[in-house]
Amino acid sequence: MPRGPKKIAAREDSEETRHTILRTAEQLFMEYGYRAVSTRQIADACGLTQPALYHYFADKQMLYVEVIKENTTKTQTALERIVRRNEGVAERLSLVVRYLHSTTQHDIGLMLHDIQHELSPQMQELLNDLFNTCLIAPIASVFEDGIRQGLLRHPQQGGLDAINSAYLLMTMLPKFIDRPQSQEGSALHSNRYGATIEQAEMVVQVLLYGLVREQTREQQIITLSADKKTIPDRNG
Amino acid sequence: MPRGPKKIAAREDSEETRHTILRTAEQLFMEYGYRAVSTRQIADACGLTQPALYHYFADKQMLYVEVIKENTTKTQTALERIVRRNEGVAERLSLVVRYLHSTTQHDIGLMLHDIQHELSPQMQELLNDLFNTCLIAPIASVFEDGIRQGLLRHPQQGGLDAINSAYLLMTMLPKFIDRPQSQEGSALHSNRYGATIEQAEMVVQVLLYGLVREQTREQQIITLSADKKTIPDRNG
DNA sequence: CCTACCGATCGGTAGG
DNA sequence: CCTACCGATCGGTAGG
Repeated sequence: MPRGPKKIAAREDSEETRHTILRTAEQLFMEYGYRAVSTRQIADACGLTQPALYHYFADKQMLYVEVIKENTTKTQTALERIVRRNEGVAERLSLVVRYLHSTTQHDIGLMLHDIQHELSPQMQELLNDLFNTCLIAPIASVFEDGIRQGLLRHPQQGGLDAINSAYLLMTMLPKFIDRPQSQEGSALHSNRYGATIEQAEMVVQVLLYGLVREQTREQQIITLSADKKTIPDRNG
Repeated sequence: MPRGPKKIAAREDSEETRHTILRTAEQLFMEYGYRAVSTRQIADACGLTQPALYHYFADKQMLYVEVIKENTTKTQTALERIVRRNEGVAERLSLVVRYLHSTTQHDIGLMLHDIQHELSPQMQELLNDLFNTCLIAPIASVFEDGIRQGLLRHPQQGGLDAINSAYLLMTMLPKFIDRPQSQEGSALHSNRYGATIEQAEMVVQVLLYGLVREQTREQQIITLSADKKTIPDRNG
């Protein structure tokens, strides 16, 4: 019959194992996707047998849900700290992008695809709400500031609303960094760490200021407006 | 022993069936991903048994490769027609975005993920090259025009090079349209067709001009430059 | 283009 | 936390 100390030791061991499973599952799910990662892969990577996972999580889906829950909650904390800073919109967006890029938050599109296609409707709704509350809302609040300050175009004057801006930022994030490369040897992750901050900065630059040179900007807007019939009042 | 007419009829039937399989597989692969679509699903949707597929394609991977080959080649034709038009950079990019949005080219990220993670190295290289040649290159040539004309910022002066710009355009494309919605009834695909062109236009607007209001743009660039130490010479 | 069937692997359970 | 095992499904083959 196990008593006090043994019980405590077992409990500590269990929580540590649970945490190991969560971290391992996060890495695998985020890289390969829900369906492509088997419960046996996760267990092997943790040094466990596959049935052992079911002591800690009800099933594969709930393990995935817990992974996303932990991830988004942790990210929310970091984002809200950045958002509350006493700095400009551009500076805070830069910090947001750098933070998101530094985490294993790699392919947001893969995560959203899994949520929409591989989970039960109840879990879909739960994780969608979590995604919107923990990730989109904090980022959108920065864009909201920008719109309120008159820095960003107002949605009713040809601008993009804060929530769509936040989505756009997240989708722009990892993609043109992780894009396929014509293989030139075995150095797959070669220039990934040097240019990282520069590329993160570029995302914010493009999102805020676009690709157009400053001098030609006004004339371009007029040109496109003739085709589009929007943004007519620049001094309204 | 079957003779002339019968043989011809069988051949026509075969090509039609092959085409049906390709179209069906494309829809399923592009929506759910390579791994999530079984060969039996594809066969069922075509009104065939699963082993019948293997008369037309060597295996599942080759079917996927043929789907991508057909898709990218068709898209290349359309893109190159747009690119050759006698119109401005912004107008041609608008046409590109509208075309890509109109096709089932939905989740480019899913496609790239499947190519990188689910196929053999040989097929990876083949499809990566195809992707770059058929999709990225034509779009990049428009950005190249913009840079050459002095319309877009030069890569060495804080701008983004043409190829990265093309990637960025493709990643911005479908995402903030297909984003998860808080379910409000069963009308899932509700406002998708009315606002389509407007949203496509918005992608080009943001990509070229960013989110910042015109009046405040110059001062913002100066603000960020102080933090970043780039784009110092606006009249260079 | 079908029926019948294969080995491998999947998520999950029984029982200790 | 393990061994042993389950039914279901996967991609693919044999043979006609």
